[in-house]
Parts: sequence; structure tokens; C-alpha cells
Amino acid sequence: MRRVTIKDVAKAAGVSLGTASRVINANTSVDPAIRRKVQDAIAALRYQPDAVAQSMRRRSTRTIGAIVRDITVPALASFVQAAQQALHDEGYALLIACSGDRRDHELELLRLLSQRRMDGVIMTTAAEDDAELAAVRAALPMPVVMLDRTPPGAFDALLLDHREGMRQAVEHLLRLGHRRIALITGATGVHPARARVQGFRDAHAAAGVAIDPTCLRTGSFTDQSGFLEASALLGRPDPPTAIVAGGIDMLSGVLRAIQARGFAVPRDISVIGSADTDLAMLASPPVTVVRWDYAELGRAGARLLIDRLSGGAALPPRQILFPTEFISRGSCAPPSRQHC
Amino acid sequence: MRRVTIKDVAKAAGVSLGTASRVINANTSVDPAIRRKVQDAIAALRYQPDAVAQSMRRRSTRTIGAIVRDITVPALASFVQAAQQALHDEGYALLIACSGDRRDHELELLRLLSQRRMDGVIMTTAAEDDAELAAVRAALPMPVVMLDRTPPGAFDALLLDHREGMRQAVEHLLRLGHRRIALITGATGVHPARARVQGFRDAHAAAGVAIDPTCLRTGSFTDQSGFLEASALLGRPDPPTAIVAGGIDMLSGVLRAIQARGFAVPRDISVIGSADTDLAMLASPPVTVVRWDYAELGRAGARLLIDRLSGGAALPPRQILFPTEFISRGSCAPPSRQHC
DNA sequence: TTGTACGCGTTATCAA
DNA sequence: TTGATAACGCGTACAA
Repeated sequence: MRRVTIKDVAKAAGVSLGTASRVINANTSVDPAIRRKVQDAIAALRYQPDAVAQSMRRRSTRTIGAIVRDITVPALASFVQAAQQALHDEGYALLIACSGDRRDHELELLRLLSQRRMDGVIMTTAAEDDAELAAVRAALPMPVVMLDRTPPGAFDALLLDHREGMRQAVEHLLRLGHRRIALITGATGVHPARARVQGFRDAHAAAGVAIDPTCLRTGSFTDQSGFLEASALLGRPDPPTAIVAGGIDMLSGVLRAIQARGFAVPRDISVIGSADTDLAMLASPPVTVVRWDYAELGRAGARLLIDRLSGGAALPPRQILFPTEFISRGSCAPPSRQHC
Repeated sequence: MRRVTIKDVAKAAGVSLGTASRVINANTSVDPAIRRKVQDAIAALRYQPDAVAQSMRRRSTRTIGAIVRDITVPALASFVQAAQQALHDEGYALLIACSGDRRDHELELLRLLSQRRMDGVIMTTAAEDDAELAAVRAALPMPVVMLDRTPPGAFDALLLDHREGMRQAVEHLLRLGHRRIALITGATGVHPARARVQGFRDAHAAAGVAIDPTCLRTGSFTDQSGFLEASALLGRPDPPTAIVAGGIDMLSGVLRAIQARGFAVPRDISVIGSADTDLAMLASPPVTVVRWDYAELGRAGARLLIDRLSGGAALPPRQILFPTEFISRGSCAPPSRQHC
């Protein structure tokens, strides 16, 4: 029970293999009668071209590799799904891999994607300035689109304007009267954390308010880190009166910490999250957030890659900056007296 | 700037192509000194075998295709991620595709995975008894593992015991005194919906309570469907006193509907969800749920496929039934008088 | 133990 | 317009 190949089609249609290939790829002209015969044979035999052999010959797998931190984070999943759909429409498939934000995993995945001859890669990175990562990334023989990262080198990139988003968020809190605002975000080795810290500083500077450096917590973008940092902050004799969760999936950790300490939102503490989630919308009170559209990023990423793959190999790198949106909800209020 | 092939390695090491291949695949014995030379050449040239050519020659892509409904549903994402990790450990990659629960998309994806010569497929299906889907599925030349589906035919399958889970949930509500309990779930063309309806009936039968057929809503497994069905139920003159959301991502829709109607949980209405989510845990009050471990299913699915791919092609189909767990939280209470 | 040569299924080139 | 043929990069049977 062999698979049917183009040879079988040719034989069944009584033509040469080359002719069969020609009608399949429909590029050059072929006698209508013959074309018909070949098409009939294809239908009769239920012939499907072998994508592996095509990849071999065409030197293109029509497959894109994606490296994300954690696909169980809904925002990242919606990015991946949107990218997959857009790529699918162009005949590309998506190979997915999760790095868990670990550089060793990321290195291995990079090798994997290169070995499997992906036509392109769309990825984040755990550390923009890591020398080995940068070297491997730069040596990749296919176009790369960076997701919310700006490593050294010329890469296409999808960037979010976290700086402005954070500035707005902190400005909002300062206007409410907060003077001890904490920011919990990821390691500053990557754009989103750096940008948020900048925005945090921007807003304070504009208001002429000094930052308590111990209120600036940069660890990792995990839920758990959100929990630990928030717990530590709230356990102090002088807890902040507001916390901004500066990471996609950190809000739930922060809220758990608040709940565990018995603080009430927004009476005892104001909270702002990053990225809009079921949690932020349905918590009581609903949580004020800086949101953005990750699905749009996914589509744009697909676009960027497809452009490169269809003739645009030599285009200068394009970095697209996507705006964030500030959504005010019930989780922020003026600080209560006893915490001032 | 050509890619370096095994030929280059052979030349650099001063051996034949066959010998180079032998040391790479380390199957037969080769002179230690020569092996050394080849390995040095590999390192010097940074040679990486071409996975496409290997697939061609070995007739195996070491790639598994996954078809899920919607990867932005965190439970499904954690399934996919766990499967991907387990497969990765065995040298397999995962190609991901989302069907949106639409049969035409599913058909197309099935063709895609077959054309791309996946070594195996792990999938759900929008409709178990659809003739065309069943035919294409059965004609697939690679092993298939069904995720929470039992289509006709001999397939490996990962099945959840939704029936028992639902029975426990409804039993709980009946014990609290509820007599008008609504179940909102997906179309009964698939195992999870059918099993839940059975469990729903089981519990009622055991308690000798009649079911109001209009309280049994089987539509689709979407958040939106949860919202619409719940809205309709709550808008009646005789609304149910309890609603069970019988679908992974339906709870948020149900809660939104409840909130929109101004009902309070659990005073005006009791709620039980399916699958444990941030939402269920952090809502106020936290929502009672039937939960299970989707990551475990992902790992088991990988195991099933790998077993088949390593010699177990002729094994009888294995269907694994995974238990659910009933987690009682604050969203259920005895029905209040005015609704009785 | 090593080298040679074939074939995996395609596409593309070159004559006819 | 068509047919024969050479790659693509690799693994392996067979011969040496």
C-alpha cells in the first residue's frame, strides 16, 4: 500500500512525469486535452503532492517557526493563533515551540528551527543582550521577526508602546494622589520591562514626584513573581498605596497576594494590570489595565514575514510600534489616609 | 554562501560520504580515529543535518500535527503545550492548527497534515459522526489520537469522564435543594456534551427529580453561546435556580449574563463551571467547578503517539479515561424562596 | 571497516 | 508543447 506519487499520475494519464508536474504547478502551457487527462488521473488516484519532496526540491518548507515564552498565557496564545491563521491563508504552516523564557531552551529551539529549515521565524527572546543567543539568532539563515524585543542587530520587530502605556497608568495614579507607587515587572534585559520602567520614570518626573527605588521590582514576567513581589511589598511597614503589574500574566499573582494579606481593592490598595484578561474584567472590582491587541500583532508579524519571503529579502528592517490603550475601571482610588 | 552538507563534512574529514553518515547516525561501527576526524569536521564546519532531506530519506518527518478548536482557551493551550514538551523530549516537533470547531476548516487541516506527511496526529473533531470527516480521518496514513472524542472507528483516545463529573455537580445542587437546574453545553455530536447530558440525567434520575427539558441547552462550546443561553434562561418568568456551564470556556459568558441581569451569586442563582480557570478561582465568590488536568492529557497523548510510532503500530486502540474532580467553592447555595 | 551508488518524490532545465 | 534527466541532501544496501 504505497503512497501514490506523481509517477503514478503520469503513468495513469499516459504522459511523462514532467508533464504531470507541469499541470500540477500550472506554470507553463500544456495541451488542454492532456491537462484534462492528467487532472482526471489526479482525481481518480486521489493524488496529493508530497510536501516533503517539494520542500526538498524547492528549498522551502513553507513553514514558519514560532518561539514564545508560554502558550498557556492567553494573550500569547491569541498572538500565535492570529499569526497561524494569517500564515495559513498564505500557504504557510506554523511550528510552535515554548521556551519558558529560558535561554538554554531558546538556544536549542533556535537550532531546531534552523535544522528543520523553517522559511522564517517569529520569536521573543529571554534576553536581548545575551551574546550566545544573539550570535545564534544572527546566524539564522532565514528572516526573523522579533516579538516585543529589540535585540542588537537588524531585525524586523513588532513593538508595543509599553512606555507610553505605563506613563499613562502612573500618571493616572499620581493624579489620584498616590505617592508610593510600586511597579512589578520582568527583567530589564528585554524591551517591555525596560520600556515600562521608562514610562514609570517619565510619569514621576513629569509630576515632580520622587521614586522609592525599593518600589521598582524587576524580576520575571511570571504569575509567581507577581505574587512574591507583591507579597513582599505588602508585608512592609510602609506598603505602597498602588501596584502596577507590568507583565501579561502577573495580575493574578498580584491579586492573590493582596487577597492573602487581607487588603481590599481599591480601598487599601489600587491596582493596575497589563493586558486585558477575563480576570481583569471580571474581578471585583474590575481591574484598570493597559491593554493592547495581541491578535493584531500576530497578523502583522505574519505580514512582515510574508513580505520578506516574497521578494523583500533585502528590504531594510521594519520596526512597527503598536499603541496601548488605558482602560480605567474600579481598581483605582485615592489612597486612604492610614497608608499615606 | 551555500549551506554545509554532509558532503562537505566528508571532504573535510577526508572520508567518503557514507562514512560521514555513519558517524552521524552512530549505528554501525567505525574506526575511532576516523570517527574523531569526522566529528572534528562537523564541529569545524558547524554542520547540521538537513531535517528535510532526512525526512525524505527516512520517510518520517518526526513531526506531529495537532488540531484543536481554539488555542486561546487556556485549558487547550496547556494541553498543547504539555504535548509539545513531551514530544520535544522524544525528538518530535508539533505543528499546530486551529479549526475553530468548523468542519470545513477541519477537513482542510486534515488534508494539510496528510500532505505534509505528519508522523502522527492528535486532534479533536467538530462532529464525531460527520461522514466526510470520518472518511478523511480514517484514510489518514498515520496514527491518530483523538482528544475527548469517540468517533466511530478504532482510534486511540484521551477521554474525560465528564459524565461522572456532571453527575457529581448536579447531585451537589440537588442536595442543596435545587429543582430547576440548567445545563448549558455544546452540541451533542461530541463526547463531552453527550457525557455531560448523561451525567445530568443520571443525577436527576437518582434523586427522582424530573428534568425541565427547556433547561437543557446544547449549542456550542463558546463563551458567546454561554452568554446567550444564560441570558435567555435568566430572562424567563421561571428562571432556573442553578446553572451548570458545561464547557471549558463557557463560564465567563454565563457570569457575564448573570451580571447583566443583575442576579447575585449564589443568592439568586448558583453556578458551577467546567475546568478550573483564573476566572473561576478569582471571581467573587469563587466558582465551584468540575476540574481536570489538561496538561496530563497532553503528556498522555504524546505517549500514545510515541508508543505507536515506535513499534506499536499494530497495537489495539487504547482509550484512556481520565477522572474529573469536583471542587466546591462559594458559588452554590440553597435556592432562595422567591425562585422556588 | 569503508566506499560507491541508488533512490526517496519533486521541480526545472534542456533537447527534441 | 513534451519527454528525458539532473539535481536537492541524505541513509543504506552492497561490494570491496
